Amino acid sequence: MLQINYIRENTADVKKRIAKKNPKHAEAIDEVLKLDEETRNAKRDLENNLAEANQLAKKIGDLMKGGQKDEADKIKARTTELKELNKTLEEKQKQTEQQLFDLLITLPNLPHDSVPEGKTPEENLNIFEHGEIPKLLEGALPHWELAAKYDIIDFELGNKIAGAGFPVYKGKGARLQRAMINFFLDEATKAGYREIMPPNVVNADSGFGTGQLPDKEGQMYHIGIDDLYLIPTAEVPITNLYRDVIVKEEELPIKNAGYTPCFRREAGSYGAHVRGLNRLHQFDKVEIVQIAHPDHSYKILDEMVNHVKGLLEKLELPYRILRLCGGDMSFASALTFDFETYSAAQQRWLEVSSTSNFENFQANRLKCRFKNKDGKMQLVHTLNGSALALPRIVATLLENNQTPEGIKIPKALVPYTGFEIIN
RNA sequence: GGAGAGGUGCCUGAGUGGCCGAAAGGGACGGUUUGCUAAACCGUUGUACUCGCAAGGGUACCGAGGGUUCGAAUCCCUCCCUCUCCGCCA
Repeated sequence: MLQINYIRENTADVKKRIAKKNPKHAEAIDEVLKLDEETRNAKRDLENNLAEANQLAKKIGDLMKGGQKDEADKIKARTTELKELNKTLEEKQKQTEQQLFDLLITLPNLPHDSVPEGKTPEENLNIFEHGEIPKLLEGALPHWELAAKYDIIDFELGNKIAGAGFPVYKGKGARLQRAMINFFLDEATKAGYREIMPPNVVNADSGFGTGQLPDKEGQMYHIGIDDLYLIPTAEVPITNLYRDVIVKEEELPIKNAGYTPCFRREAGSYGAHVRGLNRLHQFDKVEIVQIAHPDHSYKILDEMVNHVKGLLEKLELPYRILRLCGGDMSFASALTFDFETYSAAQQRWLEVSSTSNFENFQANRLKCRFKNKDGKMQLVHTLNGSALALPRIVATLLENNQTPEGIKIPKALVPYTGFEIIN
């Protein structure tokens, strides 16, 4: 959530920057300022009256003690009057404040200056490429056919048990999942992250804290009977560990990582783009999350990007990094780098990681702060990145590493899988 | 699912309807002193909003929301959460 003070003091700049995400938001800024003005006026009136009422109440107390009951009763008349007045003022104040809040939470984070202009994924900036695009043999198969051929991932069985988008991993397919999760977690540990195993469901407060609610309400599975949400990413529970927390400045940065299954409804998805592992309702992911000092968050973002690079290079997959344009960025992000691997049989780039700096946008919702050197409370910056999401890595790996003998497992993973080839 | 207890500041914990933003202890921070891995003593130690150049005011907050009252942490109602016991169970 954007800070109202910041909007007030940097109106022109805010309008310009927010328009990069979507021009329609710039208009809302005027409305925000108008509501802010109204709210503060209403609050001032109310507070003046409350101050008077408080004083009178105190006076009445003193008079009563002194036995001057008649005097006290005279003043009481005025307090009764004030009370009536305050009821209306309070209502008005609450109402405008609520309107302001409701509008404020619909506004996305301001993009960083380095975010390119653009509305669609095609306008993302390709900033880095690594690895050779493999030349596959004649008759190379897409991963969903390989999955069937070697009987390692069963989409039909998933359909029967749960529905489309819930695959069943079998034998070496299941083992590969477990291997990758362990590999990613070990790498995160080596990079100084503390391993977290959080709940896989969260309450609405947590969903709000990281910005999924109310923005992505329809994208999360909701358990109505207990009013809980299945997590769409470990980012939600792990970042929310720090909701309503005042951290120590010297503890920053705080580095946590965790593996969880992720659940997404993906309402509205369809077609060839969602075949096989390309888009699932449930998938596995290791997420890295940092709570950072505002002065260092962009350096930390680089560090996280490098961590993800390292993973992809150890897996020997061709990848590229995109700097997302304003229109393709997520609601809460100030700067996002997407990682895509090239899946050779599909001849497509697949997004496997999204690594972002949220600056203080989440922190403002979470109320996660630290006391700075001047003794003032200051919001932290939050960052997170997929390191990594499994399904598309598996898709790329199956397709790119297929040989007539079977599918070769990258060296770095062999100690985890216990086998070198799927055949 | 059944029964009970409770939610107060960084923590523990007290609190008679006005003198309570809140005792006391602990912790943390600053200082004095004696000095060896420490003790004693003194002091400081809420957040948000708001008015003001500032000094300094004001308002709100004792789980949340209502109510009673001139006045509520304190009384009443509703809800939420946590804990304990029983049941069920990995």
